[in-house]
Amino acid sequence: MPKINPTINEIARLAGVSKKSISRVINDEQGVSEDTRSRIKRIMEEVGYEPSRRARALANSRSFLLGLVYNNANSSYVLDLLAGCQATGNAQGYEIVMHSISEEDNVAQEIIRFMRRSGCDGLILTPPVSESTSVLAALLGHEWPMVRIAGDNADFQLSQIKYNDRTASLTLASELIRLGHRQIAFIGGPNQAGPTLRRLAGVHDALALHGLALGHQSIRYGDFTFESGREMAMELLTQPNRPTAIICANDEMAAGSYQSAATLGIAIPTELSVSGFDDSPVASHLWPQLTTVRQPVQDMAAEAVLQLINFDHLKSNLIIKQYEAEVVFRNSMAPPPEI
Amino acid sequence: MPKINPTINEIARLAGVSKKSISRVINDEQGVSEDTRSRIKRIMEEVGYEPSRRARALANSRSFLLGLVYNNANSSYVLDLLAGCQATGNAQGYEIVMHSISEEDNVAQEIIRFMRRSGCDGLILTPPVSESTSVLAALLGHEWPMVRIAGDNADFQLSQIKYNDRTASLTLASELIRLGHRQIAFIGGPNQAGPTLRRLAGVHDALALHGLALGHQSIRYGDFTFESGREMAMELLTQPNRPTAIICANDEMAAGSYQSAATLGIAIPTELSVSGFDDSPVASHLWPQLTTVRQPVQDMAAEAVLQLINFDHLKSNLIIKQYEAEVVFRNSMAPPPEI
DNA sequence: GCCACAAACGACACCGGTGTCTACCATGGT
DNA sequence: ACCATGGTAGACACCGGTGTCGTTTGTGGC
Repeated sequence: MPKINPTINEIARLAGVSKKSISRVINDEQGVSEDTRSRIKRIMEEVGYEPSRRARALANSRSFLLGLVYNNANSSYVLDLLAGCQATGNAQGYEIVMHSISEEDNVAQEIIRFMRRSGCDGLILTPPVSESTSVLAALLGHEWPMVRIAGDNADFQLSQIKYNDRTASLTLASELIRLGHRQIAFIGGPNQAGPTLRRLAGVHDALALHGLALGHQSIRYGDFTFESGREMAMELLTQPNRPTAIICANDEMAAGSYQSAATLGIAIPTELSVSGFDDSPVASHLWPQLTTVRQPVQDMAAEAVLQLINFDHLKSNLIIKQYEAEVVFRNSMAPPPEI
Repeated sequence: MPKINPTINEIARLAGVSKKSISRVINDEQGVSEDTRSRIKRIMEEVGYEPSRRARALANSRSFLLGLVYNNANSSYVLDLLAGCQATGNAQGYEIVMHSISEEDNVAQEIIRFMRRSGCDGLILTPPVSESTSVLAALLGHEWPMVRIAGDNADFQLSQIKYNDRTASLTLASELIRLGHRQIAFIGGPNQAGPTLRRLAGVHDALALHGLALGHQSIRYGDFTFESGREMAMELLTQPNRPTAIICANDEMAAGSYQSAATLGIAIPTELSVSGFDDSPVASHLWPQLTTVRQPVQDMAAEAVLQLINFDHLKSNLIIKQYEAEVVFRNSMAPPPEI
């Protein structure tokens, strides 16, 4: 029984009013008496009427669609973002259209094509695209509202929703120092990218507070993958003066470090402390469970959606909002072995 | 420079023809001479014209949106599905709207609301919703085309795109038997759910071929989470006659089993063989890397999209397509210890 | 009793495309 | 010279809502 959704005309006929009145009820506009309004509402209820999103989209010049683009390998992070967007968006009548970036180069072009084709009302950029200066530059000045999650470059007149990973990193490193570590290493992502720079800066901050420093032989750059973490940890741990602690810029690379440590027969946490970033599921699945940093992903996503929905084309909409991150202490950190 | 996209009327004016002719060019319909057609195309190119998706949606009574509903904790699986849908969908002018199911009960209601509100042209159901008889029953007979990925219930007049996990399970168990294992255990998901039944059946098949059987004390049911895998493995491994191999119905639970084994000081694979299902990232991150089953997720997603796009409301569209799964042998299986 | 005024509601055009029908023209066969 | 034919193109209604403006009705003040 292909039950067809009635149209506004049907309802108008049933209620014996003009379709404009129905429209007024749908949009909670004034200009309809309480009597008529409740009668119309009852009828809409009875026949299970839902206004056509297509027609509203055309008439309003809005699609009630929000685009979420991503090219992040951390799938749980992406889905967390989506969940946050969805919860907030749906409540306001919006749906979320996902787009994963497939092309290596021409990312901006691909995003522009996506936005034109999908007709989304707004765009949410997520890391690492949101950190890319070239992509941001190419995207700026287009017709749609845009917001970036993370993305540290203040040069752009573009809202950002970020969290304080530098401070989180500082907390992490301070704790290691407190435990007695002096040989601390760092494995970052690509060495020019924002998150890596900020998280490394946090480590530097902590060390500086104690008059310590991070030699360049203690810094390695991977690409946020498990494999790169494994490799970089292998390099660090086979050095003559091997570190007693490794701070990784994400959980995947921390997992890679675990594997290198296992290969080399180095026990965690007694012989090596490790920490990650993101609190992805893998952090709880490692053994021992990984100390990591949890960012308020869903809150940030919700904020992004609200900014887009309330975007005002006439005003400047530059809003920068920073959230605090939470360090989740688990079992991967301990005092260094006695010398 | 908020560059406004021109409308079909603009183009018609510029080309000195009626808008219907533009429409014909857009849709590659006949009825326009080659001359005019190329002239119009050139003009569209010049001004960067993109037909309004909103208007086409209204006129066609199609939104060119496809809904993908999920409530699966395996985020990489979900995003793989999305990637497959997106690649195929985009090529045909469709976009994918994701919806994660939030309510525990009333899943069907939530999906119906989502479909009505989003106005998607079709719906792709993924496991575990696609396996739920009650949800399927409530969803049947609605106005939109629908396809399920996995979902074993043949009672429904509803297309399914599945893969042969029973055979994969048989392969896995046979290999364990070949290696010499006689004490094989199985950790499934919820004990009534399709995937669990099929994968368990595959194990039974393999054992039966060798005149062996699986005692009920060797079967445990978790809920596909890491934690449940850990618990169930702990139960199995602390039995007096503990198994030398555990076949898990997904990778997460296999990871949980790894953790229990580590806790109990049982070495993998020398003292215990483990296998999983799904080939999720965690499978490669475990140490030793996990033998598991890879399903052709992207192909299945692509097939689902094609079925929806080519759906014909007049014909029966019952198509059942089964893919073969690939067993990925890694390092988590070995002969059992000498007795 | 008259006018001013606000509230309630409808008529109608419009958003930007598509489906249907008709008009026009060139061509070819007889 | 005539008509049938097919290819090209435009007019117009329509999809299902919303914006604008005009009309009707009821109310209050004087």
